[in-house]
Amino acid sequence: MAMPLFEIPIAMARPPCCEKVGIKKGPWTPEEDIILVSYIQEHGPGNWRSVPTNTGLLRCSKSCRLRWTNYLRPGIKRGNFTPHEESMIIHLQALLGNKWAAIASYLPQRTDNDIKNYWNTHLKKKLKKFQPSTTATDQFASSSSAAATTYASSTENISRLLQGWMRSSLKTTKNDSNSSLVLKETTSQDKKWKAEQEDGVLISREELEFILSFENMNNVACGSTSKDACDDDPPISFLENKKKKQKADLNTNKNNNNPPLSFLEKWLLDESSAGQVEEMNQRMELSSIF
DNA sequence: AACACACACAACCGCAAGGAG
DNA sequence: TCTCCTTGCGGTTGTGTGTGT
Repeated sequence: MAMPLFEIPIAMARPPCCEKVGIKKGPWTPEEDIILVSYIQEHGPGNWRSVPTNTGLLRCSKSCRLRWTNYLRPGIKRGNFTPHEESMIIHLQALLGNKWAAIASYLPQRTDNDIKNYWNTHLKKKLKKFQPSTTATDQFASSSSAAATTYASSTENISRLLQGWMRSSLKTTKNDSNSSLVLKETTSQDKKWKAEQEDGVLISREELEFILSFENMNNVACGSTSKDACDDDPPISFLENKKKKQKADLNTNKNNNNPPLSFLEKWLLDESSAGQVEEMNQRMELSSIF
C-alpha cells in the first residue's frame, strides 16, 4: 500500500531546515536566550540542527546559530564604534569589499552582522557625503550615538553565565598541540609585541593587546579583579580564524600580487588611520557648515 | 495626542562551500 | 566521484523606536 506523503515517518523524511509551520520568528525573548545559552553551556556550540529538537525551542537551527553568533556569544562588544574601528572597517572594506566575515576577523569583538549594519547605516552614508559631488547644504549625519538597548545589558548578563563554560573549553583547545601560543615580548617600553605559533601564525600588537585585555574584561564580568577568580584565556576562535586566514593568504599570495598580510596589518593597525577618520569627520562637519 | 516618516538594528532568506559517507 | 547535509556568508527585509508635523 502506498504511503501518503504526509504520513512519512520523521525518521524517513528529511526534516526541512526552516519548517514554515510551527517555527517562531521575530525577536528572541530573554527566556529563549537562557534556554539556548544553557544548552550551549552544556553541549558547546555546533550541531545546530539538533538544538531546536533538544531544547524545545520553536526556532530553526539557523536562527539559533545566528542568535548565538551575533548576540549571545561571550566577548561581543556592543555599542558605539570607536574611530579606530571605523577606520579599520573603511580600510578593510576598500581592500576586501563586502567580505564582512573577513573584516570581522580583524575586529574580533564585533560580529559580521554588526559591521555590515554599521557600514550600511553609517559609513556608506558618511563616505557618500564625503564625495566631491556632495552639496554644501547636506546636513552632517547625526552622530552614531545609538544608545545601547536595555536588552543588550540582558545579553551581557546571559554572557556571564557562559564564563565557566568558556574557560573550560578554551583551556581544552589551548592544550591542543596545534594551537599552543608562544608570546614573546621584544620591548615592553614601546609595546612592540610579537607572537609566534609553532606553525608560524603571527598576531599583531593590536590583537595581542585585545587578547591581554580580554582577561581584564572577564575579570570585570566576573565581578572580581582577582586573577585566580577569573583566569580566562584569549578567545581561541579568534586565533584560529587568524591562523586559517594567514594560511589561506599564504596560498592566495602565491597567485596574486597582494602584499603580505603583515604589511596590510601594519597599515590597518597604524594609529594614524584613526586620525584619518577623525580628520574626515572634521572636514565633513566643516562642509556642513559652509 | 495622533499620525507619518526615517532610522537603526535584529532577524530572515537563499545560496554556496566544505565535509562526511 | 557523487550526493546529501550542515554551516557560514551576504543581501535583504522586518520591527521597534525616535522625531517631526
